[in-house]
Amino acid sequence: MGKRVTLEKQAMDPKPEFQPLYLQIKQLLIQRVLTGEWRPAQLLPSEMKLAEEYDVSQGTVRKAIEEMAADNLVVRQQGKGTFVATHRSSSQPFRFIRLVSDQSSDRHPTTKFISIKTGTATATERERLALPSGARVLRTERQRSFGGHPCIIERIVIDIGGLPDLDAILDRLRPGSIYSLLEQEYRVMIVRVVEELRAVAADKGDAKLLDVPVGHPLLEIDRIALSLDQRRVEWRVSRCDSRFLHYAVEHT
Amino acid sequence: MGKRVTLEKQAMDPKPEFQPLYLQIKQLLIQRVLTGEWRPAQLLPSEMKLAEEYDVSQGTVRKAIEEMAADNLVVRQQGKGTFVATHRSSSQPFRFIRLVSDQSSDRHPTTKFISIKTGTATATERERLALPSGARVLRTERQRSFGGHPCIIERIVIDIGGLPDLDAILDRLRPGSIYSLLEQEYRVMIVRVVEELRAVAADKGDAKLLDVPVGHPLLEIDRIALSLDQRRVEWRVSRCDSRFLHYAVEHT
DNA sequence: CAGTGGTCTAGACCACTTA
DNA sequence: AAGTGGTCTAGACCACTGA
Repeated sequence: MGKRVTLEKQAMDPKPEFQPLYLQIKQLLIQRVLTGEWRPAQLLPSEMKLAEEYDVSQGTVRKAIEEMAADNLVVRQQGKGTFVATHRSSSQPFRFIRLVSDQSSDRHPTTKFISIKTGTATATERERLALPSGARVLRTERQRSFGGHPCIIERIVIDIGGLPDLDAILDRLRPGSIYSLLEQEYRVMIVRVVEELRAVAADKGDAKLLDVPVGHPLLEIDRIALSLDQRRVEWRVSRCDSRFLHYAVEHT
Repeated sequence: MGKRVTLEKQAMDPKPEFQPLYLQIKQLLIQRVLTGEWRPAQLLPSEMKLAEEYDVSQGTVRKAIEEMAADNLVVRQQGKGTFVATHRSSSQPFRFIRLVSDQSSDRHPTTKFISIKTGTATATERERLALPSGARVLRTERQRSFGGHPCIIERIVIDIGGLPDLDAILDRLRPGSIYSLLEQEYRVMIVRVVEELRAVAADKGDAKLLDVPVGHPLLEIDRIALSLDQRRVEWRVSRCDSRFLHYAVEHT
């Protein structure tokens, strides 16, 4: 107890940048997730304990944690406690999965790996992932199918600058588990993805892998995935034969 | 004062469906928007006044209003008050606009109306808008351009069941203003849109209007717009030549 | 200056989980 | 029964707006 962090409270400089106490607390709590003190799925101290520790009221801690919950950073469960969010089984298990089959029967696509290898980032890759020249990346290509019908090709590039033990990565890549793997093995939490969608014509490679004629309209999804510390971790381009699937969004 | 609505507070039935006070207040406040007592852009009574009126504490009213603000239903402004949200100039002015030009220079597309007419809903339209047979709809087709280059065709169907004064609608339809018009003239607030995206091949009609060859890949956006009372108000299908524009989304 | 929403506190009690 | 998050209250003070 008595960590006695120097909080501004409502004193000090009168104007410059007013930062409410609860936001300061929130930042401190996020730090403890970033440093790995609290890992995904781990139980946080109770509101009361945190309030004592930071010498603020329970209500202030509550507001900080409520914002973190709204950011999908923690999950609160009445009677149990507050847990650091995990990519799977968080609030919405399909948070970053927007491609769904037109038949609601087959929920999840199957995945077949076409290639996995590491290399030096190209100019384009460096630009998309904000990497320095000479950076190493992992590239993988996957073919995904709904109901046995191949309909998605994914080309994924991952910044492996900070990730050691590549053999483990290559060995453990499993369908749909990339974000979970990053989270569990490397403590990299993906909290945000930015996507751009376009319609493009299938080239020869697409045509072969998706069993469509060259020129067939494909839905292209260009995604950048960002980690909790705002690093661009993954660049993924998916090309989809959207005759039997679609990309679903809801805006409020 | 003293409206004395019968709130459950924490009494009555012990279990059935526990509904916190602030959620009951929220529903009552939403009702007052739905009935038109509080219209878009209008100033709500202060938290203190509402607290007196419903005989609860200010904190409870605050929590109700905070949720409404999170739902984009009202906008709060420190020092000024709480206002019913309007479609334009609410929190994010481009809430439902996801199509952006690749050149960040030209922000907004220009719009050219191709046709506007009313008619009886087809089977498909009835299905998409959940309408009874014989329902009347307004159909309009628009061509939108970025930088003088036509790149979007929109086919819009609007349920005009509850909307009188059709001449006014036909007369006042202006680019990008449909949701504002519905809000200002008919008190229909669009609060949510559900979209499905696919890639399709341009047919002859598309090809002519977009100046592309038949078979050219187009991004198709199929949208249903829902009003505050959950009615399906609009069905819109947009077909886009996405060579110079894209659909941008961000998921958190 | 008064009035608004925004923050912070302290304390009481409720709903839920676990042991 | 103890411990957690969830609700509700009451009161104080802060930041911002507009007359």
